Amino acid sequence: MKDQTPISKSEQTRQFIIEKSAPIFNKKGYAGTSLSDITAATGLTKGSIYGNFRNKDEVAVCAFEHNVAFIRKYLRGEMEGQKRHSDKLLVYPRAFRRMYKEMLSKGGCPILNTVTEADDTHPVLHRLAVETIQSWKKGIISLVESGKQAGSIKSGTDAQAVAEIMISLLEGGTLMAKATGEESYLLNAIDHTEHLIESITFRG
Amino acid sequence: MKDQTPISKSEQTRQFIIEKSAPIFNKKGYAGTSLSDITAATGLTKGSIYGNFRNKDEVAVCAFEHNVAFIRKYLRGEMEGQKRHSDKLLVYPRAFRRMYKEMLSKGGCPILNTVTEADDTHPVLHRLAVETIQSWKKGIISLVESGKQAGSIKSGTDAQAVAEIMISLLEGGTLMAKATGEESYLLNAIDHTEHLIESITFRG
DNA sequence: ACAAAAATATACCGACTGGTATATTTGCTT
DNA sequence: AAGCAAATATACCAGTCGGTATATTTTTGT
Repeated sequence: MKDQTPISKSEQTRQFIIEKSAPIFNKKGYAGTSLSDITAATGLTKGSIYGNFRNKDEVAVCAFEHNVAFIRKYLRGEMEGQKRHSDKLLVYPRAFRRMYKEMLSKGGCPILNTVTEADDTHPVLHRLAVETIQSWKKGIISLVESGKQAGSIKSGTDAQAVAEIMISLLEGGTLMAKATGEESYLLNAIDHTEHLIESITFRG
Repeated sequence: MKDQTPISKSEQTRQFIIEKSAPIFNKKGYAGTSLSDITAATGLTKGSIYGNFRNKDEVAVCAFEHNVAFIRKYLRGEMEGQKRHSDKLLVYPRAFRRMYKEMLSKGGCPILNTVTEADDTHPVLHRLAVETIQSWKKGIISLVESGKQAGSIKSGTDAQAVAEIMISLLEGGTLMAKATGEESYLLNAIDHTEHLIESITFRG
């Protein structure tokens, strides 16, 4: 009979706090988001926040994980629908093309935002964001390597270089688009990423 | 006999304050840099800072311009030494290759850092950083267009796309290298930028 | 060397920060 | 409906923030 109640009240408001504060942390950064920002967004008071979280750090970490989990889930779903390794690779730029409007309106890429701010100020968040990047990179590399084994990707391809260029390009494009307000930065970066992937695939 | 003294005392300490606080603003951001950070770095007191600057904003703006002027000067010098438009374009990635170590040790690219932080928090700095990016982009575009006129760059080239991809790639690579501590992100981005430039040039 | 002026230091202000101890309210179980 | 526990609100703390008015020191012109 354990865990019969699906969601306890506290777990519910905990999730509520995370959902409401996540976009704020993404827009204003960790240091830039104050407790009063959180209380204003949730309608709750400081006592309630600290009743559900140890401190501001914990809220920030949960908010970041919340933001990333959303993207991760989407990518995984799209990736499963593809069979060829090159098509799996193409999921990344295409995901950016589909989500960039929503992403920019929510304050931009959370990985990007977190990794830029939390350099010295917040080591825990920084490490978390870096791990997310490295996991993304490893995903691309193993995709390229598998493609080489399967013969769908050219054997001479430098997997690490491809991965790092893709990430730099997509994240750089997102950054510039958000900063300047010109979507074309990201759209051109996406197009170029797709060309890059095509240039390393064997056409059947 | 006016202006016989080359540098007034105040102008001297003004410059001193800018030089000392510029790397701090670049590392910790505008909001993250406090007056006490500035007084600690300069050895001066708050009264002295406010005797030479109206407020923290003015120090930050001067510090940013100081950081950018350094890079701009370097690029202009290198560019003058090249005659072919494609070689002028190659100055950008090569400048990154020469300066990235020093740049990363000083907290990363100031344009990048400023544009990421000062999104909502500090509109003046943000506008300044965006203008710097747009000026950079215009420089690349006019270089490509001139190259097309002169016949050294392929006529079908989309100048704006090339400019935006170059900027996204180089800035994205800088960002990722700083964030993860792996230089290869930037080095691969630089290599790829050079290949991109080569791919749009006519070989004689 | 002296006086005027410029530059720097001292001491303080109100506002806001993250955090906590305690009071109050809410919801669940019997 | 009562009582108990969980959840939320209130009121406060010390510290720091940017900024300022004033006192003191240093530089400058004669």
